Amino acid sequence: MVTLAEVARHAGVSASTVSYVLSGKRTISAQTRERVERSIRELGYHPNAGARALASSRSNIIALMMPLRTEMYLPVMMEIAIAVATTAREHAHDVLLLTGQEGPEAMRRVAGSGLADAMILMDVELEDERLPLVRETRRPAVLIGLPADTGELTCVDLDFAETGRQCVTHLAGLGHREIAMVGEAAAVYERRTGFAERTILGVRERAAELGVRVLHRPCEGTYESMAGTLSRIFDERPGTTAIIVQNEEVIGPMLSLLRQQGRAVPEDISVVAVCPEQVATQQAVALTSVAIPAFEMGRRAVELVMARVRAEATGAPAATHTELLPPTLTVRASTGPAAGVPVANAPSAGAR
Amino acid sequence: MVTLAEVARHAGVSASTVSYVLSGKRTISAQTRERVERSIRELGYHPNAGARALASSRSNIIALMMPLRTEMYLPVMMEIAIAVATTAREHAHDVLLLTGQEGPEAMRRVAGSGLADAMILMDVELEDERLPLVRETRRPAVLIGLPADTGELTCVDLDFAETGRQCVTHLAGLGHREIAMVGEAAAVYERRTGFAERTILGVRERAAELGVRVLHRPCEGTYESMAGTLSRIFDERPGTTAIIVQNEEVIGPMLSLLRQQGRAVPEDISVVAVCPEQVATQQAVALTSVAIPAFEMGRRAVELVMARVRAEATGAPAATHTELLPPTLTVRASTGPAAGVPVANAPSAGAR
DNA sequence: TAGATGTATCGAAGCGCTTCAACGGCCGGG
DNA sequence: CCCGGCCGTTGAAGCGCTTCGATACATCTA
Repeated sequence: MVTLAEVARHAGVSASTVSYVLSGKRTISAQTRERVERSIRELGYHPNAGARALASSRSNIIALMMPLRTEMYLPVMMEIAIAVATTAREHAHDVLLLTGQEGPEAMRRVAGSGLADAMILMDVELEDERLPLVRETRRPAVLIGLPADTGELTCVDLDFAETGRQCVTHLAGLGHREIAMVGEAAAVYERRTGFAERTILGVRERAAELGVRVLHRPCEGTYESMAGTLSRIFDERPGTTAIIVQNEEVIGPMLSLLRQQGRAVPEDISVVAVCPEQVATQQAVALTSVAIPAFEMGRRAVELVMARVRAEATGAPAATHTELLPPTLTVRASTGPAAGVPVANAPSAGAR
Repeated sequence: MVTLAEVARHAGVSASTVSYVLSGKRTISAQTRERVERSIRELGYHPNAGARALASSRSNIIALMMPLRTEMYLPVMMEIAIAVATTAREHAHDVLLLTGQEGPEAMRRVAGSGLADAMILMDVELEDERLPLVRETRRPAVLIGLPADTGELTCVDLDFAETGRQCVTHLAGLGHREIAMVGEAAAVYERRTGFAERTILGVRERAAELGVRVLHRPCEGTYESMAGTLSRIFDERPGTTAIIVQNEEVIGPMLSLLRQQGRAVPEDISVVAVCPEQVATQQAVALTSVAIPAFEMGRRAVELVMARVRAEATGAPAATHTELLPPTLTVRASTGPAAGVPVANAPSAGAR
């Protein structure tokens, strides 16, 4: 393995000069720089990560802590992970993948050993057991998801409350007065994962403002569960004319069931989904939806955490804050005027 | 940050003794060991990763290189990644997440810098551009997927050829003589990803042996594509009585479409899927399927790569080899006797 | 022209750990 | 009773890099 010393010898300069060429922390004459860079290329030199970490006490690694829950929708997690890894590389950092398996103890280990300079936590619950550790280890950290108390923390998430509001606004604008919401699995609510709660909160809030009735039902990720949920909804509220879904896994089954029951979308039932763009567009009926900007969330998390790492290095007072990405509702083919509403409320028009 | 030296002072021993307690590479009296361990606990000591890597030239990190292709089925990738991370921890290693973004150059960087001790490559193509680098950097590496030439390489994968054979055997046993295979997106075949090719090879081979006709059609991941594929299949081969699907994304749409067309599963059409267990069981009709053992693949990859790391440390001659996991076909509700075949071939019986 | 300033480079001191050679004490065998 | 061997422990030498003065020289100012 080529070392910095060998590069220095080859270029006829001292080791420190090579180091400064690499880091750019001191001015180096163009001539010397070029000579060193050529030597680096010719010898195929790669700085040793361990030595660098030891000397600089910076590992250039960001830890990404994933949940291990099976109820979470894996594609979104995956997309966030890919976004994190990709964006991290743009900041000359690598990503260490931590699973929930090891428990919160993993955070102590990684922070304590200096393995990672910073952490990004996914799937944060309202009362997350990792929060005390985040506050305790004074390393830069960013949460993807919103805990109950965001004091001293930096968080990124989609604005799910606003997402819920927009869904209701859109449907109410089309004349719907009885809306059902098919939510995540019951376990998600029990665990008090913020996003699910915030969505239904937003839905209820706007529904109250606009005089719309809402029925909320959680739903597991199976076909049977969806079938049961659907029949219960129409049993309890036969007048339901629109459904908001926030459970990617059962969107397909739901559309399939509605068709079987002879309920046309959007003529008899309007459907708004909260799901990744890809899921919305790949259904039999293109769904009006609010996209989950997974990539953007991962990217922003890295940018925020890198800002904090930089701030820490310069001793600046890293401001903590919460960043809620604004949701965007895209109208597609699955929503239309409520059955029995005068045609004046044209489907193409926006909110009333 | 607590250092080893501080632990040594606190325990009243030398630094090397603490190190040996940690590594177990020399005999330490029970008494001393306990004293040291208590100090470690009391001080909350975590060995510094960089220093350790520098001194031992082992980082205890495995790099996991993911593809960046959107056509790949993300949940499977994700499950493999989780399996890798989990298993790696059991071997006291961490996982570095590399995306295809950076290109094969990432391998050189990671190997050259000593950031990772070993690599696991996912989504390997038949003629993968990363293969030369794997052979060149003499670091332990394991591929998930099978390239055309496995010389000098260690690979893990499901035995897709056998998977294809088993699907045909099962269907032929039920009396089916005209089978259609709905495959992955055309791009997957163009890229020459091994698993898709090997499956259809296995299908064709067994079909030829058993005198079954096979029609193979790739299919994109959308509802429309599935609709088109299905109608083309029944146009060209109206006598088709069974379908093998190897494209997780469109399984839902396919079942939905079949129902719409009035084709009952399994009475009119039998369906065998090659997909994760979860996908097979969550459909409206539980699918007879060959599971994709994603977790097992990730786990085996780590075990093989760790064996090679250990072998390298002891100077043993690490044998390279290919490990094909045996597929298992699970009969569920989606396959039955071919229409028009005497009842003697009961659906519950295995292959004839 | 002496002194002040600035620029480009170098030398050396670590960073925290692993590991090797060496050492002292204890044992049993001759 | 002495010696060889073993066990448990230690000191010291790095691992390859960063970074802090210090140095040497060129440039500017009064």
